[in-house]
Amino acid sequence: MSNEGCTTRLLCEPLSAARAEELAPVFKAIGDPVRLRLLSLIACHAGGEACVCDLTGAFELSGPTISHHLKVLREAGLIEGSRRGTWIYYRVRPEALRLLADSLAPAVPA
Amino acid sequence: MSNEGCTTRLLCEPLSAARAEELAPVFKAIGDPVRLRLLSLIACHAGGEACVCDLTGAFELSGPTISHHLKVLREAGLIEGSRRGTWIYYRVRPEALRLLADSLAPAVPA
DNA sequence: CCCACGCATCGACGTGTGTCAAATTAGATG
DNA sequence: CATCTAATTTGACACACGTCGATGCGTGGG
Repeated sequence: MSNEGCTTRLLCEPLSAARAEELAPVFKAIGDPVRLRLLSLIACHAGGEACVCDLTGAFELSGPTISHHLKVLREAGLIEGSRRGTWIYYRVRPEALRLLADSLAPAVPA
Repeated sequence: MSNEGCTTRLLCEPLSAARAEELAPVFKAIGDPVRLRLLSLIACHAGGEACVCDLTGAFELSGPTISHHLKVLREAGLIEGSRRGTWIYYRVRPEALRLLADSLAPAVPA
């Protein structure tokens, strides 16, 4: 069982082309300063969620641009949003973040 | 001391713009399937290092393209290379990888 | 019913990125 | 020095990406 979970661990065994194809886009999604901050802002916001109006103020960027970055994060599976009344609240998907952290974790699961 | 190391932890406190600007490029570097596999191949190769000729065979890509991706990884601080005779050997810089993993780690350092 | 507001989508623009072939550098070997 | 091999650099190309203004869509309030 020592190899359990190795297939997604970068340092454990060589990443297959297929794994790389699914993992890379997620890293790519957080490979932008604005999206990295968005993710952090959402994660750290009170209640674990933030509406778009809470986020746009933190950047000197237009609304459409923020919306675009949120879409990229959403399509990468890193966040999810739900509408409540006029506002749309986003929260982090912890599994996705954990998958990333695990893939970078040092070898030898246990 | 409970906040020690928080400034680079995504889930601990909101990432400053400055931190995001230095962290994002590194994630961006591994946000490509080829580079992700290259990093993994180097890390998992016998002796912890691999020469370029060990790597090119794993892809259906031209030499210059592999060389380009290695340069991106190198400039992101993720790998370093040294020449020994005709060959150039690359190895992973563990501190860089640990910095990434830490930034994704769950909140509360200790 | 209509308007105001929050947010997303669309279309366009300049810039960045992945890829290759061709040319170049650096070391080894004759 | 000539030459072969390993790897990088350069130049070119198509395509993807970040950004914005204009437009569209839901929702709640007069």
